[in-house]
Amino acid sequence: MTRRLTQRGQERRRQILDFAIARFAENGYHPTSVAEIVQGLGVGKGVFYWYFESKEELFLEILKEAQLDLRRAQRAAIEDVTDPVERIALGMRATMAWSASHPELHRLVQFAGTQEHFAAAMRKGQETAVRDAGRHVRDGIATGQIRDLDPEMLAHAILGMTAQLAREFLHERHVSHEVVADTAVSLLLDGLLVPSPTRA
Amino acid sequence: MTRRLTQRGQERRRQILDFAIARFAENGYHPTSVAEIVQGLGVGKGVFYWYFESKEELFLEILKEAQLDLRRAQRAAIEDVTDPVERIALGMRATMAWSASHPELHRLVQFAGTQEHFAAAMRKGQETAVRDAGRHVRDGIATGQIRDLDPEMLAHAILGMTAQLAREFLHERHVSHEVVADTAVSLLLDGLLVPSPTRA
Amino acid sequence: MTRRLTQRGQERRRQILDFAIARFAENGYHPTSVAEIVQGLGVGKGVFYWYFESKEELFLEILKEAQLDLRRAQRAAIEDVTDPVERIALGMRATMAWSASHPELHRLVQFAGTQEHFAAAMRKGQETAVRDAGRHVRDGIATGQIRDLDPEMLAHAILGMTAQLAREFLHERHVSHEVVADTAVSLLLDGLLVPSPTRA
Amino acid sequence: MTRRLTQRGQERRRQILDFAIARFAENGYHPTSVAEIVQGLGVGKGVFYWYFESKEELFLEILKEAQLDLRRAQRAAIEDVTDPVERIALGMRATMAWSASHPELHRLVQFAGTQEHFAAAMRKGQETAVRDAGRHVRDGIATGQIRDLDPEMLAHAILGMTAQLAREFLHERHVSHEVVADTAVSLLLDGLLVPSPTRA
DNA sequence: GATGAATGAGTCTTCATTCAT
DNA sequence: CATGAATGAAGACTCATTCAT
Repeated sequence: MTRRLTQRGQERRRQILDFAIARFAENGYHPTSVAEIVQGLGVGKGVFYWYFESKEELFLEILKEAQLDLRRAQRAAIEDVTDPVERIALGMRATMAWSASHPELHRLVQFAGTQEHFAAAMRKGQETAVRDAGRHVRDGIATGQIRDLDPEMLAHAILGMTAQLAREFLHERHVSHEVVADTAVSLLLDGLLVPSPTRA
Repeated sequence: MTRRLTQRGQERRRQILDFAIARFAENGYHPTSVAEIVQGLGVGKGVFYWYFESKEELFLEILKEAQLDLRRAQRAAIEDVTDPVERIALGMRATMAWSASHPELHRLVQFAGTQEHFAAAMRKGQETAVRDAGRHVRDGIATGQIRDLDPEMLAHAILGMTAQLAREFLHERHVSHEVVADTAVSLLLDGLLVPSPTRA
Repeated sequence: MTRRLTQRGQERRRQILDFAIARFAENGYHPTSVAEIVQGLGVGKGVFYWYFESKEELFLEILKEAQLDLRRAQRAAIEDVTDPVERIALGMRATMAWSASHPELHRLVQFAGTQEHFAAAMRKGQETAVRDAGRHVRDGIATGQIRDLDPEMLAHAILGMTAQLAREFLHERHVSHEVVADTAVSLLLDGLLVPSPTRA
Repeated sequence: MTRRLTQRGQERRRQILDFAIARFAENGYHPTSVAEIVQGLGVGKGVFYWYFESKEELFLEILKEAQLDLRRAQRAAIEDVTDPVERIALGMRATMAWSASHPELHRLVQFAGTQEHFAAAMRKGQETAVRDAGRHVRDGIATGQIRDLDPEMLAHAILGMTAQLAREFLHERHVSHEVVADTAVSLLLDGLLVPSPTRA
């Protein structure tokens, strides 16, 4: 593949990508057929296979793009900040914001995560995300701001909580992402409990 | 359906259920064919349809059973305890333990959650789980032990974090569920941050 | 087959026959499954195959019985009459009456007539019916009462018209069989046209 | 459906239609499988579903086409004639001629008439036929040529007799359609009986 | 006589992919 | 670049029939 595409070609490719994202997110990857996609676009089957080697490649492409785009958003959010705790908070907020504006991609990534078959494709992106978060955690531990727990476990906890809240409150209940992020950050940083003098 | 089954019939049914759980978890729901299941069991195709109306019904049955079983485990874990915070912690530990001993079911439930098509079937179980957790949170707020944040959001946060840590550390890295639970509970209750005198 | 049956066995057999007639007539022969029949009767599959060798044999049995029964009704209707024209009229009336009280059988016979596969089974009954009618026609021609046209063709015309009117007016519109028979007989005997002096 | 078809596509579609008509007529609708059709045509199974949504849709298409074609033949036959009795006679002759040249379609229409399942599809065509015939009957009654019996019943009688004679003499015994039509028309118009002076 | 269980060939249909034009 | 057509393996499901108990 990796065809050189004309301007128009690139637009076509994008069209397919976008339509497929919508269908995959709504119906699921397997239940959505290539026929459905090209029909929805009003083009022949040939078009699809001109731009993508297979249905799977298309999906993988979507996944890669999504992970990349999210990461871009996260990096942009924290680039001017050095405090590790701030970075974690900003990362979470950026994730929430991105997730709010890309509900379909959020869903597709979640789905891919449950399928052994797409695990390999997800791995790299996931690891990057964990590494990013893990780094900040470690930095925070080093500066004494963050409790000395397993950094990787903490990184996963951050990611998992964020994703779950995004799915439920952003996509199911349409709560504003700022509000959800506020609670998530607050909970994550300070925990469930009311700080008691004796415990401190 | 709802056939009257003999002893032998009930065993067969269980066999199918168990084998299907394994295949669905490993290969995914859609990629696993009914043919594959009956072949793996060494029986004729008709057997499958003697016990289940369709592949989908079988899957729904699995889901229902899983949610029920998890809930049973959670209730058993907290029945002798009244302190809400303790209950939350015990519930998380029970979830981790259950998840550790039913990795396939954990995965299938996660998958179903990403598919619009199975949403309805999941809803009830999910809501029950959230309601259970939410109740404890509210109780904790009432007793002044838990911070006054949106109880439902907190409930989802607990669930999401637990599920994510279970998936990653229990199933991918085979860390003992007690260890994972310890960190999860600690993080959830007290947060990421080191309590500072000024903050308290 | 041809099993010796106990009293109870005969009742069972009848039950199956009657239920099958109803299902075949409503749904069609092919779309009705043996499972549907035994289920509707609340018995096991074994019962069916105890009384009938196959689904086809059952259907053939129904057909044979129906043709026999209709013929019996026709013979009874004309036994005291010798005039051939009278006999034709009475035969038609008997057919209408029988058809009115056995709508399902009427339908099944019609269906079997369109299927090459059941042609052989129908043939004998059909031929008997045609022979009966043909005989009366020939007698009528001999006595000078009936016009000298091809007797066999006339016989078929009588049968076809009767069957069509039975289906449409008896079964679809629920007109009384006496009324339909009156018109049919009158039309058949005297034709569509108003007799004109010049034509006679 | 309703695909845009190329010249070649239209030919394929016709091929399938024609082959299916032959198989359905010989073997029956249900016993004829889609596999049998595509195999007989030497094409892949997908071809069938490229042109038809389902086996049923194909059959319905055949039925519709047949009814339309017969009606066209009838209208063409009577277009230059105004006398209602003439029209009835010509309509019967046209039906016989059409039936003689489309024996398979005749059989399929007969079959469909016996199946509740296809009743809806047949209804419209049947009603049209009855309405056409009924109109001529009514006209004939108005002009005093036709006896004053229930017009609709007469219409059905005409249709039923014609169909039955067509099936038996055209298709089973291969009598020429002109001869059969002669007898049918004569019988229908003047009846079975020799006109007697006393009756007139 | 009767039941639940099992068989497995066969049914309709789908779908990713290829290809001639 | 793009289309309509074609492929055929594979999928879910059905069903007449048989059989152990």
